[in-house]
Amino acid sequence: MQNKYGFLIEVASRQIKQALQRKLQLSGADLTVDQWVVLDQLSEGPKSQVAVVEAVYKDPPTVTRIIDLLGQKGLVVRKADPNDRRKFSVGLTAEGEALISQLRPVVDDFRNQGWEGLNEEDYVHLHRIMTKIVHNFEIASAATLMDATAISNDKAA
Amino acid sequence: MQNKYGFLIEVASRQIKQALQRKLQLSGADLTVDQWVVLDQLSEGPKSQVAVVEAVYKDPPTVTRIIDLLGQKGLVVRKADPNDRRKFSVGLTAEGEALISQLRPVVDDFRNQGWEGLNEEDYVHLHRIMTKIVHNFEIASAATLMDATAISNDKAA
DNA sequence: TACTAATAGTTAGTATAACAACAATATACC
DNA sequence: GGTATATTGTTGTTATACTAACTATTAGTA
Repeated sequence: MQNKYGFLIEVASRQIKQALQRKLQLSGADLTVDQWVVLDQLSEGPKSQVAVVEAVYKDPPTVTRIIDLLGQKGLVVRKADPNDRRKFSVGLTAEGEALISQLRPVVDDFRNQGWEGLNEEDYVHLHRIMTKIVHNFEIASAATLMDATAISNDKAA
Repeated sequence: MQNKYGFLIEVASRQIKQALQRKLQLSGADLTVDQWVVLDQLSEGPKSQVAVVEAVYKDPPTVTRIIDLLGQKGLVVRKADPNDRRKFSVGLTAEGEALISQLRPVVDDFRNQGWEGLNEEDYVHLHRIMTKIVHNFEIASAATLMDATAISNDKAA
């Protein structure tokens, strides 16, 4: 029944992250999974940190620190936003672009490997169950995110 | 398709943990979710730390620190194992037992709330998909755990 | 017996998660 | 115009995740 589904989800989540981390290391990248997620987001174009926060669904302090680390590695740069002096526009450097090009196929491989033996219907199940659980806790922002993910996947399909 | 299922799972996992954390705090318990998970495990009886590690699928250092914190709060006690001087036998104190009795209904409520609108078939789907993904990364120990979870749920059903 | 390997647990270092508090700036409203 | 409020981002603190290195003890084996 509903016995410990949270535990199930959490363990799977950690294992998936660990597997991708190993894959990234094997490919020679000095990058954590969370750093990859942020970097990947920025490949759509420069964004403010709030925009990154909403896209990757992490906290502002977490995003600040991840961008700090990505900056130290020379992969991203903060530029002042001319229209709003509170904001930064965070964008990729050439090195950042290059690293993304290098890693994208690695990550795609990873996803294919993890999803092997599962089909589109399974994805629908997974998405529906996750969204339902998150909605059940009335976490408005997360629910929105899950819905947005559904939409983007519809488009991709 | 298999687009970013890992992200989906990770976000849901974090949100579930956060929701339970809030619930624990509302109930007045000074306890993190991870501390609860370990404490709950020990309600089956005293265990060595390795046994806890296997049960909750956390790393030995993490379990060491969680037990340290639970010990500081007077909820558990480490006793020497007479048969193996490397081991401890970690058991609940009376306060630990009392806290578990207090929190168990809170956690049960939480699970019912999160699973509302979903049925047993959904659980089977969820479990199958998670197990499949974990297996696909050939993480033997985690796969074993997922299988064990399936068995325990069979028994519970 | 002596040597080697495995096991149980801890400590150290870095990264992330969540929360609280804060500074700076922008917006809304009177 | 001036004040209250909201937004953007940072800093600080505690807890967890993971890796590596380490101690102590036990088991396996020549």
